[in-house]
Amino acid sequence: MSDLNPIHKRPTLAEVAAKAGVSRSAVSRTFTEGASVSPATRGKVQAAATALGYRPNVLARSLTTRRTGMVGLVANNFHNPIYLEVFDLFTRAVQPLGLRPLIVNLTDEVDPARSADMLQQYQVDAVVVASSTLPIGFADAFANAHIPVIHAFGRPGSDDRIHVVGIDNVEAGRMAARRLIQTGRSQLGYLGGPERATSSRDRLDGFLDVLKQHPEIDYRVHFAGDYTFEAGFQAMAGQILKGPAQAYFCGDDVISMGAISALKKSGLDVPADVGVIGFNDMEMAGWESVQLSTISQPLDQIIQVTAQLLDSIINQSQRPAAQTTLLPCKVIERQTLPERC
Amino acid sequence: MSDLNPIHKRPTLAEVAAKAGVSRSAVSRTFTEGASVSPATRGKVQAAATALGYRPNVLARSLTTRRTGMVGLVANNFHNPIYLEVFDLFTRAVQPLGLRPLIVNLTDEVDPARSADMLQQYQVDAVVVASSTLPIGFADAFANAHIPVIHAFGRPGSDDRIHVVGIDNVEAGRMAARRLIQTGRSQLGYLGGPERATSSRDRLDGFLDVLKQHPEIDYRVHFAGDYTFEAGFQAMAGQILKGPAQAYFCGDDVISMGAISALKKSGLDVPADVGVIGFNDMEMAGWESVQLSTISQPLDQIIQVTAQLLDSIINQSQRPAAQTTLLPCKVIERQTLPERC
DNA sequence: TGTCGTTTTGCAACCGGTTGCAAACAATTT
DNA sequence: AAATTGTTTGCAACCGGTTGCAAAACGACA
Repeated sequence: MSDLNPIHKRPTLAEVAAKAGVSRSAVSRTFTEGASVSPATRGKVQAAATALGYRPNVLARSLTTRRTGMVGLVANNFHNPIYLEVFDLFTRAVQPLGLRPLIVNLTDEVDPARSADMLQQYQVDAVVVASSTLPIGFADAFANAHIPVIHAFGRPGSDDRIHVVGIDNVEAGRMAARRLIQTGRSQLGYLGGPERATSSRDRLDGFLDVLKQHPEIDYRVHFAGDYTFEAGFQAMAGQILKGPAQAYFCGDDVISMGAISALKKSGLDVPADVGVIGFNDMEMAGWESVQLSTISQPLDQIIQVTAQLLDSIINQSQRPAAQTTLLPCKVIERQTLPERC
Repeated sequence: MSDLNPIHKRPTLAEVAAKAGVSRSAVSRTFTEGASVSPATRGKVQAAATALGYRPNVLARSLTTRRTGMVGLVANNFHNPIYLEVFDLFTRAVQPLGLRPLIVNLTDEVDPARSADMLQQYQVDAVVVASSTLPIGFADAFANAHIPVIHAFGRPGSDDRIHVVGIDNVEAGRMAARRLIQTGRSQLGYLGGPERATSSRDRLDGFLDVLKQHPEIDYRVHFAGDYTFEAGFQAMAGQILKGPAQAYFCGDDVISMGAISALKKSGLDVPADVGVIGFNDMEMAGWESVQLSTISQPLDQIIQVTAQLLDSIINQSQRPAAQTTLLPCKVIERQTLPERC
């Protein structure tokens, strides 16, 4: 049983055919949905196949069908717990469709061409870019390589070859601003993620959009360098030093956690002294000891739409035109913001 | 540019050969490490290849080389942030080796045969089971399908076909017990993960091993149903109701967080009233507002060893005999345990 | 029983590569 | 210049499947 043989050889279609006493085509056909095989031969083939423990080689098949069933899942932020939820939802959404996610970590990668190369070599049927911080050059490179691209959590309209499914970050920024104004406080702050992230900038646009209509309210803007606890902590520490605003919209829950930590550390109460609203509604935000008020993205819907889109891209011979789906966010009230008044 | 053509056809080796005016073998050889090609033809081929934008089709190649370069990464716990670190480290460790992780989410899967099937169809060169809660039946099924298996975070010795790389959970349990005893407290508690997880049971064994030598110390044992915050919270709530012990070893950092949250909620101070030591040293444990004392697994080493093992499994024609590597843990002192005394 | 329309079947070519082998070529040696 | 050795090259078969096409088998009907 525990043979250390070089490499184990699986039974092939030809062997099954021989055993069943039929042609190779017959075997192929019994394993292809909707092909023409009589019940009799199908029976013989199936018997032989199970006897031999035969499984069709999907990769060999892909050679002629030109479809591998593999999709690239590219990401570059592995420090934000939200991505674990994304991975979970995504894998569970695509597995039933017969698709296999090939995961690509672009954390250290700077050359779009190289990653496009890799995906190309593996003949992925499509690629999902799950990131709002990856330079658009990457998605472009994939599109140039004629790989269908879905940019999840992306910004719409950048390229008509790239499908986008995500949220309206500008509207989310407005939403946050409105909620902050409802606290009745007069000094607000925006503490964004990295400045290069389109999500950060778009949310700021929405935020400012609303604040421009409220000249009585003072505000300030600052970008944390990164979507991390540490960056949030540092950024808020800086704010505290120059006298903090009375309520902040943070670009991300993890940043919020860092910010709150800094506030508490310097003896300020949340939300009595400073209110905080985060973004993402990651699992931890709901923990008893955290209770972070935040704005939730409809993660599962985003993934559902992405999966459906993948399905139609892969199963239509004609590729659908690039489409954009933006889903609505909502405010989740917990304990880090004062009541509405 | 933005053509919606059915499916884009990439240039093939034959076309490159035609353009370069050489045989198909010549082209194949220029793209195979260490094959015999003269500098002259190599030059011609490379010119033609770049002119056409040719990339070899790795999957077609795998047909003859019997090596796909794909490895299955199977996991079933997507609620524990530690796995995000695992994914990050793993993908970054194997990418430079030319390996591609195919991620398999077994959260809802109960049938080992079905997942083995899937991996088999995709001809993965090996599979890494990254979980201590996945029933051993799965790893067995993979081994039965003649796929080399590395069980990361697994328990040694269960099967001589399965490589194991992880930690000595029994020793970790001893380590925790010793540290808890050093607090000088006389009522200790073990708050494990799910009872079915081998890691939980092994740590308990070590824990009891030490406590048996200290009859003066009282202890209790309880299993949280899951490696989640909620489970930790509930479990500790139960403890509080019947009067909690003075210091706990929790099976996981997330459980610890839940437990601490429950303690604080009911007005108990950590560590003054109840001390807590966790397990894993996940990123969050070091956050300013958390400062969880815990036991760290050498995650990066585990992944490094796994990657090396993969490399040797895949690149030797003779498969190495199953080997077990157990790496040492260490106690990370922070704020949730009283000082040693 | 013969004819005709439908299914079912096998042949053979193809998908995009690799590789053993022998022929062609080049570089040395005698 | 011929013989020997080593390197490059192309042919052709193969990896494990799919599929268009024509022949074979089947069933219904006259």
